[in-house]
Amino acid sequence: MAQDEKEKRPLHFIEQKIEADIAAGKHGGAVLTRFPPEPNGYLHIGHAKAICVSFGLAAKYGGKTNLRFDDTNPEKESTEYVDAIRKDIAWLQFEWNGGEYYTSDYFEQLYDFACKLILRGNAYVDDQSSEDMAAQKGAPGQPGQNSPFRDRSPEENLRLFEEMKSGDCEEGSRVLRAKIDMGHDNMLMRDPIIYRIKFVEHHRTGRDWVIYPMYDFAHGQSDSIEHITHSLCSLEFENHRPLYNWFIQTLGIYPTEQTEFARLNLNYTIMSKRKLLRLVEEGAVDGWDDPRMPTISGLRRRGYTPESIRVFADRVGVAKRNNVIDVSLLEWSLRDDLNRRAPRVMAVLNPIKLVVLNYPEGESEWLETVNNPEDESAGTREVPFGRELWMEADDFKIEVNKKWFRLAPGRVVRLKSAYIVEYVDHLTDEAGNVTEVHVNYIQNSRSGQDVSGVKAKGTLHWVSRSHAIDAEVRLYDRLFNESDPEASGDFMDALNEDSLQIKSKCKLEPSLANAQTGTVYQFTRLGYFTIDSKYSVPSGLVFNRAVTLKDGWKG
RNA sequence: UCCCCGAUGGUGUAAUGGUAACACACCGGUUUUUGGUGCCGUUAUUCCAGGUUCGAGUCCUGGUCGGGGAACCA
Repeated sequence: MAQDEKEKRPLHFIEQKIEADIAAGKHGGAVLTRFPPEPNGYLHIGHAKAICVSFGLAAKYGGKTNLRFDDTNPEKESTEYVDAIRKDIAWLQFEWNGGEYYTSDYFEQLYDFACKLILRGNAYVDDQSSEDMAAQKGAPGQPGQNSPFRDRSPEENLRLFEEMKSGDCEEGSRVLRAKIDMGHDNMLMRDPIIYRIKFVEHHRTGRDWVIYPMYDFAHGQSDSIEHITHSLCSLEFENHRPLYNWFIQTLGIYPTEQTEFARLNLNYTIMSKRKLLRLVEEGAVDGWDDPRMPTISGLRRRGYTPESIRVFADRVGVAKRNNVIDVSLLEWSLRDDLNRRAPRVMAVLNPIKLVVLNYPEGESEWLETVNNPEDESAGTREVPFGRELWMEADDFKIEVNKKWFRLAPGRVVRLKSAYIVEYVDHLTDEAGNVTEVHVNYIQNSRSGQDVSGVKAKGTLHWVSRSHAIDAEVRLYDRLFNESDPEASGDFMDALNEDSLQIKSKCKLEPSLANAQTGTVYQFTRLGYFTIDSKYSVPSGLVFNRAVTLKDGWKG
């Protein structure tokens, strides 16, 4: 069935291109894609889409995918990020079956490419300052000027480039530039810098190199070296494509091809590694994996499933138009997945005492309840019931109108999987807050064997007071108050001060003592929750709310 | 000022010259021992102007609007 749906679905523009390429026998019909993260930050939901596209397309067409770390700027990169990225991709259940590579693996080859360019008169060493070069670059609509070093001989350039490589030149004193056209309409074609000197230790090559290739000189050639057939990237690289092609053609190497598509944007969030880093560094969140972060690690800790993220990536589509996806689609993807799979349990987050006056003191009984009404195979379990229970403070109100289904003076409600109870009275503290509600239960209304004939409009969740276990529950709201956090200036000003609410004395049904990290539960009537992998310990359980249940009640 | 890309309901995505559809959101109804889920329904869409054509969201021309484009970042 899901298969049929896939068959029928129209092809997006990249699928159409791939199918045309295969039909034309291009690359012998092979499909090899790559995902090329720079290890300078954690992956976020936007990367998740890119991952789903590149890995998904290869899988769909019987091809493979390489994971390649684009590590040409040692100042910002580290193995911490490499490890986190590998973990996140694996968690999304994608396999880099084409292999794991690093652009730094190709430093030697890239250096040879550069020498080749020099020898052919297609590159030169420039001794100018970056200010001077910027001044000569011209502007959109106005051509630039040639560098005074542009016409050095290949021999001199090669000698100078070797000096750069051997560490004889100071940082910033020289660069290698491609010799293209200082009058080109595309600014990137105006003799772009392709190598710069950096006396910085690289996380993989150590101090072997003091010259490092720039992105444009590394990316396309790396694709070419690996024989990538379809190099997919985001729209921001459209302007780079002519350069990408220029290097490949000039060097006469494997003709890989770049295709751009629109990156994912989500409202009420920011999607830039640099800005997410700022949230981390300024302490606005509890690390890259804070459950409010749009990072893959944050979503994982929050309770998102890999399946829900993959479905989401599928739903947002692939096109060239800039987009802003509504976060509700992400939330829907999670609910849709979890509704079918999550075991139901009962938990009370804002507990008040509920006493069943006509239930025998000191007694209790275990009542059978289903684990998942959407999945019979999930089976049943027993929950303890007794005279003293915890109920949700929000489920009782003194003054109500006809739309109120829950407990109130004169009202009757069903306790989920247990009995129908009727209001008797309640206690309040000096401030007027309700502290305790008293009811009588209807004996022959027991769940599944109800012959009472009494009809209750509302159903409440509850937990037996003597069996309950305590836990901390963390409720999350959107990190930003603004749909576009950057619309009115600094996104830090748009932070939602109430994005984290910690409930410390929540009451859970006893089965949750064995809650497994990684399992997401539905707390009946409340939402989906999972053990916090960072702070939860057996003696002090901590749960995160992944997402609320959809609330159709407009009270 | 120049180059590149884009423009379809509130948000996304389809329709590949032939009845503008699907999802999310919204609103309403229904079922329900979760005010969840399910089911049914309502609202609402081709940027503008010309042209080609029997027929244009789709092709052509011009415009408008939006995004991207100057780093020894990727």
